[in-house]
Amino acid sequence: MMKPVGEQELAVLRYVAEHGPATVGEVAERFGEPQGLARSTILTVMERLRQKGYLTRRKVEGVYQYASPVPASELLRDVVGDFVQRTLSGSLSPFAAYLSEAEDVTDEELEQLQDVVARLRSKKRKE
Amino acid sequence: MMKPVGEQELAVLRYVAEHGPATVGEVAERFGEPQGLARSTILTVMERLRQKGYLTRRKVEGVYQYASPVPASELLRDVVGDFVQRTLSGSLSPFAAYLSEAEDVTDEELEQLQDVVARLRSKKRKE
DNA sequence: TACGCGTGACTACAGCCGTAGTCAAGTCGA
DNA sequence: TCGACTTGACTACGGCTGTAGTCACGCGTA
Repeated sequence: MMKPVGEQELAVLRYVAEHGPATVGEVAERFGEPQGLARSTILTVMERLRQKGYLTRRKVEGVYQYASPVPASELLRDVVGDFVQRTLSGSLSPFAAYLSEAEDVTDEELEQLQDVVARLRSKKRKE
Repeated sequence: MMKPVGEQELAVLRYVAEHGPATVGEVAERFGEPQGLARSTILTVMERLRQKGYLTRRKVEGVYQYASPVPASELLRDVVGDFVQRTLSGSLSPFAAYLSEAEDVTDEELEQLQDVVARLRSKKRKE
């Protein structure tokens, strides 16, 4: 199980995970400011993420560089897993229901899904 | 966009959506008690859900019957949609990544997914 | 050297959510 | 009729999250 992460927290975490190690100043400027968030807000959020173990930091030439120990893709995968478990109680049907109504599935996503399903099927057959 | 619903709240909402109209007493007894939740807790949660518009109630022979205006399947579909939008910013890739690692996909779910993907594909081709 | 600026630690506060106690009113049976 | 039980409204409180102000410190430059 993951320690729960708020929505905003996740947004920040994603930003850091995707945009390499970064200082609070950088995140505040590039991610926070465009959304009208104060620097101290970003700092608070990043520190909370660090408390929860989602970010590490290392002092480099006087200032802290924050980084995510896991790559963004893995992070999001885990977030999805967590959602499926705790919110959907492990059931994938609601997701299928959602998909069948989804409007904006890109070609690429569709292909990914198709691949995954195909792979799951072949794995299944082997069992 | 959906008004946000907490985890416990959703669990209760699901219960009501799945087990027809029910009174607070019934939900407390059949859903709350097994989990050690006090009746007043269930009441509070159900009333909050009502404030948010996720439950309706109607007085029947002295007591209120609560019901979900939308069926459970639809509800969960919306929950997924909301999650995909706000948490994944609309991207389905993390879901695909999760799926490809998922351990416990049942045959039925797999089939649902396959159907959906197939349907999306044929729809796509037509466009 | 004194001031401005970036940085980090701390404090704060409101809203939402999980959880529950309590109280008043109604109901039903002894 | 009186007490037991059910029901519903209200109140409460702690934790988490979103958001931010403030303060002290160090560094570089005028």
